[in-house]
This record gives sequence, structure tokens and C-alpha cells, in this order.
Amino acid sequence: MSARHDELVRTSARLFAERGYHGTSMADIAAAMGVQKGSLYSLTDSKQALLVEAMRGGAAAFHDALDAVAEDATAVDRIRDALRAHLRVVAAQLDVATVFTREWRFLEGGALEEIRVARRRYEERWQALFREGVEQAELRADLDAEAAALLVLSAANWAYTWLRPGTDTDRLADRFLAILVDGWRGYATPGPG
Amino acid sequence: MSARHDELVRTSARLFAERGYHGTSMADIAAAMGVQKGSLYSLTDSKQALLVEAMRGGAAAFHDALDAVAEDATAVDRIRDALRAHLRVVAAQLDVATVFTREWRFLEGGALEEIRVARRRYEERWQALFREGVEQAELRADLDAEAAALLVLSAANWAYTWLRPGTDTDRLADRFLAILVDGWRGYATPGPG
DNA sequence: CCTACCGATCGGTAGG
DNA sequence: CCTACCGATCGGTAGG
Repeated sequence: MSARHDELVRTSARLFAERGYHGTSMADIAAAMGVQKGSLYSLTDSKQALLVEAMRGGAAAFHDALDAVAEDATAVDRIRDALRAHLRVVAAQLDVATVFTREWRFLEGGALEEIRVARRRYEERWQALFREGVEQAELRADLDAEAAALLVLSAANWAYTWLRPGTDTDRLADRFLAILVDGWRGYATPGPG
Repeated sequence: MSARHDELVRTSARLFAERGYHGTSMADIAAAMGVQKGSLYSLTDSKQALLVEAMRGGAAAFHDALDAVAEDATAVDRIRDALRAHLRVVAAQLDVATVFTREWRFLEGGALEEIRVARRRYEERWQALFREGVEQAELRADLDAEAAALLVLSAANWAYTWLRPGTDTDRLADRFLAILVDGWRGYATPGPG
């Protein structure tokens, strides 16, 4: 709603990312906002509500990033776009990405289930990119699509632990792709067929 | 020291993995041990000391796993052994692996620095496996060893979030390797040269 | 947005 | 290993 509310959500996400949800007190958040902790409750219902809001921001950012991937490109190009988009979100919203990836398990009740669904759907969208690549014979027929998706998503999900803001994430995505597409051995790479 | 002490460390690791370090109280741990919380302090100095002990167990398990990798094998075989060994540790000691990977940042003082060093050294040992593979011309000359290590370590480090005890981790490692060695496109794979 | 407060719980200790 | 307790802090509320 208000700008002050948005600032509160961003500040909480930052502290949750730094110290963890249970390691952050409402007094910590209030100090970072420059007010007394009682004052926070005119901007939010509870500490849990702040976690829910940060989490929804993360879910939306990652799904929106995938939405922007071109529909009509080749499988490898689409996966490249998806990985670039994911890493861009991590670098641009490192706190929210961290909370989304690491602190979601402290959600309670319906919000926990909601975010679990959003996370599962995100993984399924990634797996689909690989299955389509195999079906359209752009990726090798015996490719283990499940393992391939798990590998690239692991790198994408682990990124919050080491990615620094300001990194050229498009180039980083390409470095990963250069390995994943042709492998460590990487014999000469003629076109398919 | 005592069997009761070991049980306390294992129980704490399990709760730290489930609820997080700051989400676990000494009363929670005492209840899981079937005693009153005051009784825990004859077995440990503090909650922080329990985290330190779990963490040292994790560091030792991962380093020991790498120590067991054959010295005289090819680079790909050594990396395969290393990944198998890592995933075996994760599956066999899921709680400790989770704490080591996710809760280390709640260590304080010298123990934090100690574990940071152990984690960094572990990553460097992995990078060395790739550099040696390139130097010995078993992996392609233009391989981005840093990105290659980051990729496989991401999968290894992310594993605690989805790996179930009882999984055939050697087979899982091989599924990952099948993709990483020859890539998604995977043209016919003649021997080098 | 502040002050003042609530009951509950925190990690840890004393004394047995 | 227990009971009883410590001061500090927790998330949250009332009333202004």
C-alpha cells in the first residue's frame, strides 16, 4: 500500500536474509526503520505477514522472469533466456531471492502451502523446457530431463549464496551454458544431424 | 565423550535442520531428549556449542569423503568418485549435512571463521580436480574450471533440500555426470584425440 | 508514531 | 538428572 509499508517489507526481507527469520526480532526491524517496535503494527499485522509479503514478491519475480522467455526460440535459447532471467532476479533482488529460497519453510498455514505450490510450479516449468527440447530433437534423445533440470536449477538456486550485486549475470549464465550444452569434454560441436 | 553427549549432538543437529538454529530452543532439545532443559547443561556448555559440534561433524564428513578419492584415476573418474562420496554423505547424514550447508552462518566468533575456512578449502579441493583435468588434457582445454566446479558443487550443495535417505546416490551421481561430461546435446563421444 | 505494558519464552545457573 | 529461579527478550496490544 503506502511507501512506508513497502519500505518495511524491503527492510524485513533484508534482515531475514541476513539473520534468518527467527534470528530477526521486531525490535531489530524497528531499529532499521528508525522507529519503536510498537509503531510497526500500524504498517503490518505481524512478523509472519512480513515474511509472507517478501515471499510473494520472490515468487512473482521468478515466475515473471520465466514468463518473459521467448516462445518461438530453440530449446537451448529458451533455457539460456530462462537462466539469464533467473540470475538477473537473484542479483537485482538478492534479499528477496535469499528469503524465497531459504526462509520459505518458516511460513505457517495457508501461506506455506501457497508458496510450496509456487515453488513446485516453477520447477515444473523448468523441467518442461528440457522435455520440449528432447521432443523437438534439439537435445539428445536419451537426455535425462529430470536430472538436467535439477542440475541447472541447483546452480540457479544456490546462486543467492555467492552472487554479488553488480555481477554481469548474463555472462555468468553463458559460462554455465557453455558447459552444460556441450559438457566438460566438449568434442567438436557440429550441428545436429 | 559419553554416548549421551553424542545423542545430544545428533538430536540438536536434527532439530537445527528441521527448525533452524534460532527456531530451536533448548527446551525443544530437552523434550526430544526426554529430560528437563536444565539437565542439558551437564552435557554441553551452551546451545552454540551444540551447533559448533554438529558443524565440525559435517566438515569432517565432507573432507573425509574427498580424502578417499583415488589419486591415480582419470580426472572424470576422480570427479565421479568425489560427487558420489559427497552425495553419500548427504544421504547418510542428512541432518548434519543440512546444518553444515545452511546453518553455519549462525556460528559465532572463532568457530565461524574455522568453518568458513573448512568450507572454502572444500571448494578449492573441488576446483583443483577440474584444473588438473584440464592440465592433463582429459578435459577440454578451454573448459571454464571455475564455472564447472561451481555447477557441480551447486548440485552437491543443493542436494540436502531434496535428497531422501535411501536414495541410490551413486546412481544419482552418475545421472548428473552423464549430463555434465558430454552435455545436453551430447554428440557421439569418441575418445580424446 | 510513542510510551507503557502484557504473558510467554529465551538461554543459562544454583543447589541439590 | 530435577526444581526453581535469574534477567533479558520475545511478538504483540492498549491508549493516546
